[in-house]
Amino acid sequence: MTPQTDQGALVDGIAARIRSRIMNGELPIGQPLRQAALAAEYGVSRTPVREALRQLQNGGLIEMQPHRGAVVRVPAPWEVRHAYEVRAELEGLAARRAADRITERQLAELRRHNDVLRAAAEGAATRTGGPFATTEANDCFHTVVCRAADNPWLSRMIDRINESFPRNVSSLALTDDERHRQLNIRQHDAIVAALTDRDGDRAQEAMREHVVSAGEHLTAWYERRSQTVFRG
Amino acid sequence: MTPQTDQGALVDGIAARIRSRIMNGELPIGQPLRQAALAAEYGVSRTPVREALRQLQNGGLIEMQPHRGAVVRVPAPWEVRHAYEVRAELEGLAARRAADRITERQLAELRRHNDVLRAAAEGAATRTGGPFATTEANDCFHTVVCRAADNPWLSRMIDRINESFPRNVSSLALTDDERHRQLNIRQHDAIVAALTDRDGDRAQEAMREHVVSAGEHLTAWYERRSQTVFRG
DNA sequence: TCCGGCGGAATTGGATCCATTCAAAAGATA
DNA sequence: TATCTTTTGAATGGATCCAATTCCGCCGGA
Repeated sequence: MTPQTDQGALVDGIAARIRSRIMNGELPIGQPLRQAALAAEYGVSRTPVREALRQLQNGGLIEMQPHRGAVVRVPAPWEVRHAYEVRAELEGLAARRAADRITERQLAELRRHNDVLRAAAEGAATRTGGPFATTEANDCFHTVVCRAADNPWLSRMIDRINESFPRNVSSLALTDDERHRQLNIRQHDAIVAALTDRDGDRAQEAMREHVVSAGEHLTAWYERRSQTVFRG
Repeated sequence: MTPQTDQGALVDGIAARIRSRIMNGELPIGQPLRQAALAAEYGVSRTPVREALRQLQNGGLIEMQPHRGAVVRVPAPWEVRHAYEVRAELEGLAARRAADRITERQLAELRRHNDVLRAAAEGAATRTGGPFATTEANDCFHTVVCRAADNPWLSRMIDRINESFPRNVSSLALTDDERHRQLNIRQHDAIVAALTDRDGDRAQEAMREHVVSAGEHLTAWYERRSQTVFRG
């Protein structure tokens, strides 16, 4: 697997792989991460693994204690609330900027992602991409808005927040409730409508409400599960 | 100094030191950073220096190219604009949250920092802390608001932005213009007034305007200097 | 039976070593 | 003399080695 020809920074590749495994839930929350095991698994030395872990720690995804190892971080419920409050503000800004900049092509893309969500919500039998299709479409929706906002710093900040919480729990929490799925779709429609009208204020407010409501839902989920799942 | 007794993570200490030197301008923009030189200077091996550099690269303060070394990053003017737009939104959120949570003690602290700025602006002869006093007071002002907002994620995000631009250029750009200093003080007063009235919306808007105007000023400064200073 | 000190195993963090790669200087040729 | 090629030097990235620290089980004593 591209022994060392992949240009520059084997560390980044390792970090991306570990991050991906945490996001997928393959490395569950609270799981201790052994440097030697990871190094052996990836066929590399411990040095890049250590650097990758430190990078992930900096990102807030894992927690490292000196001489005590690293574990996949367990987010506290109030942290989720705080992070989503920030995310709501940032994505609101993204939506406002996007209203002035988004192209027709991107608008069509948004509607397409929304249609995927709608289809997945209505008939579970016709889903083609499996249970990850909705998560994927959801991510793409927000990614498109971010890209349309055309502010790399903003995109990066939002990415940092998203990369701090394992995706599997988020998607699990946000898709297991039928009513919330419907609400999500309605909110997405409202955002698309505001963007179509080039109404920055409305788009911002709609996006903010959307993210805040998702954050509340996710926080509640974490509060419900925090006693049973973690440290069980 | 504290050979290895400083609890955990020699890397973080190295990163903090390098960051501090970049912030102070001791390591100017565009300066190449040699791992061996830094290691010798700090009396450590190259390993923690390398990890620290990667950490700083992740933070966006330096730029590393594979096998080509690291240099202190040269922010493009539009980057400053983008980053400050994000910062304006985040600090606006902080101000709104702070309006409901700030204590009388913290309000008094804000006024004190503002008085320092006023004194430095009026009589340059009476300044006691040297040219860094105004920068320090400015930072403290925003830090207090952030702390009052009581959202660690928000504080962290704002810190990340601040840590991405060398402080010396920022403060230089923001304090060399007398009119802008006066504007700054007026805006700070408006923020304090809104916070005193517990008016979240007004505080948010005042803070946003304040940061946006600082960002515009800083962007203009970068545009003016980008040809003369960098790569000179 | 329970508590506290002790020793070994395991794991992390830092130092050192070597291979790889880029860049500039030296040399050869048209 | 200018340009292309080669060579040499330096600097980075990864692997390996060693020290420091922590955890866990064991033994002795109250």
